[in-house]
Amino acid sequence: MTDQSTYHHGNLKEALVQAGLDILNQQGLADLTLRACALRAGVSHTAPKNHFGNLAGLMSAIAARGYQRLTETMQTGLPPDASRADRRQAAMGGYVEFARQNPGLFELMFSPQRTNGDDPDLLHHAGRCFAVLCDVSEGLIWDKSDAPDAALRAQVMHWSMVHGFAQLTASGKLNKGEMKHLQIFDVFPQFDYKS
Amino acid sequence: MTDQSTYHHGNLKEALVQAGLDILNQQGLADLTLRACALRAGVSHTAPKNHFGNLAGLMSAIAARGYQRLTETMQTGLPPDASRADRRQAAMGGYVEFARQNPGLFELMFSPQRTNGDDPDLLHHAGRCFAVLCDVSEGLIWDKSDAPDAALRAQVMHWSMVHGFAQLTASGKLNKGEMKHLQIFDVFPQFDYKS
DNA sequence: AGCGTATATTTACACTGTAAATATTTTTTG
DNA sequence: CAAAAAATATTTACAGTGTAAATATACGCT
Repeated sequence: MTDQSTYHHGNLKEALVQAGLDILNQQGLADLTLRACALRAGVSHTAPKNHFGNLAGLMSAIAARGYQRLTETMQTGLPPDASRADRRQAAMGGYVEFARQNPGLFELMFSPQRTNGDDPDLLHHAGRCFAVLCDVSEGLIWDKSDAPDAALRAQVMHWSMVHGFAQLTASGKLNKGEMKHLQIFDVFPQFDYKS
Repeated sequence: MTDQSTYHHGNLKEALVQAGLDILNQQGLADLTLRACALRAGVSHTAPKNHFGNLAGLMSAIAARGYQRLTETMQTGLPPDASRADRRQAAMGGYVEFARQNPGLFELMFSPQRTNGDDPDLLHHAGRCFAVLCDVSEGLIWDKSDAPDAALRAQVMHWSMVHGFAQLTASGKLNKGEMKHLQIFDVFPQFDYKS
């Protein structure tokens, strides 16, 4: 059904998301418009409405795909039997590297303005992304208490840390002076672990 | 020179920034347009060009004012002789509360897409904001080493933490389940201090 | 007073997202 | 298999946006 000569595109939903990702890569967030995506997918500028409703719907789908890719990036380059510490290093490094290399997409993913915060697909993939960080933060000793929600607090702390560093880096706030050369592992060394 | 009957506005630069802040408060980031700011300030939609060049210039000025207010928010409600620990608590709490109460402005402030990252005023006020966080992080023991850049790394860690939590909160990523009720002080308890 | 400059307006234009009406294809149904 | 129904895409129209150019008005200075 991917015939090019048909009136119906056949796989327009996917093609539009892909077009959006390409535009983000090659041009930037400023050029990510509904019409530009449609043009790149070879359809009229009102065709996306059938699949995404409106601009925010398309943006949300692109952001959801972004979370999917971020999740993959956090898990690449790992031997199948990697330790949790190694997996955590990979996740943290991948998160920051993703933000650095995809600043437009990263900004879109965390822009409540442009996306629908209640989009089911977006929620799902963002949740899976967070789940990876939760997994690698298991056993982390953050505060020494054994309160029942200690694990949850460690997870939120871990995500906040990594995300904050990633966003400050990607948005250029840390590109001055000596801070420019700081890597995330310089700033966030190994944590203690529970025995 | 704030005469209303004059052809020249008299203080348009300030009026436009104020109009932008009002729009962000009362309507949201989606309605923050050049024309809307001009209308609210009572001038034609091309008047801002003389003072800010283009939309990005106006947005940068509004963002700069945002950093100014954020800095103030981090320092309010403090007795003149407050301890550094109290000042740090105030700064952290103020940062998060600011993001919660001004989500549109906060998103604008950290949006490289909409602002000019090299705007001198923006750089200055963002720097002053960061300086407050650096000040209250003084003496913080983050890693136990005494490497020469230990202080810098603690500062970057501290900003990343606070900013990450603030942005995840303001963007609704932490509004699910038990995380919803987490305050920043639950997640980031007191740090150790150097003797 | 007069001139240069700063500031503001008018007008025009290309681009954006959305809606309504229409056309085409696919799918369902009788 | 034919007809009806639904899904998908197009055309057209429109209000809104930022920007640029030409023009108008006020200010500041000598």
